[in-house]
Amino acid sequence: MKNIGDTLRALRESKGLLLREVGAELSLDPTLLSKIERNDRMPTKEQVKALSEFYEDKKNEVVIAWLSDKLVYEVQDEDLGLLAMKVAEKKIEYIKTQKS
Amino acid sequence: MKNIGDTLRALRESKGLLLREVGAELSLDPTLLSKIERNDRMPTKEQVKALSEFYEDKKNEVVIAWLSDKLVYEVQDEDLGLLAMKVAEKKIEYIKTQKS
DNA sequence: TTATATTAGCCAAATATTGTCAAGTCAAAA
DNA sequence: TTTTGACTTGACAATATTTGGCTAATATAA
Repeated sequence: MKNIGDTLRALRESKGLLLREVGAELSLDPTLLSKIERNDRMPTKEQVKALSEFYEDKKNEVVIAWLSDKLVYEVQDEDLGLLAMKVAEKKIEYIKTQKS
Repeated sequence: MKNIGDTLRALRESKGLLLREVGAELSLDPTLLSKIERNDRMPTKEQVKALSEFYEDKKNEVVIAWLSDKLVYEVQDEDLGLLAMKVAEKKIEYIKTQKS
């Protein structure tokens, strides 16, 4: 249940790779990747896609860390945040039944 | 469990008010309010604040409809959306324990 | 010191979101 | 059928937010 930055940093370090190495692989400026790993910048959807594929064995972990971070960010410092999130879950579940 | 637009429209109509009347009260362009009530535009935080106070007896309902809509929007068309939302909930709960 | 890795600050560029206006639809009243 | 009033729509201008990447700063080790 880590945030996206810590998740990415742990993955990179577990492979003993440098920012510039991963950056070169994904055509991502190393200083930008640094910011992402320190939760200073939220990666774009495309960047998450590239990163999750790069760390393929942890694909879902990366995506979920990113999505959940964005959700938390959305309701941070809102008193009703948690309640709204439970409502949002129901809405999504409802939408899913509609689709099938 | 309605979306923000339907919620606002139902509230306005229950009071028999016109778009321009509510608009004038909140210094909100009626055509913009129209878009908001049809879920064509997401209201800003400030607009939600004003609207929720205007419909004071349903304050929380308005805020929750808005927040949950934003959350749903954030993960719509993401396979892992629902899962990520459950993770986000845990993160928020965790953050709350930190604060107290 | 020198070299390498990472972080920080800055700001222009790119994107996304909002606000407004003029024109349009529609239904009911005149 | 013309007019009126409420609302909607589309286009575009105005704003706001986010992003990318450069340069400089910092840190750490050889």
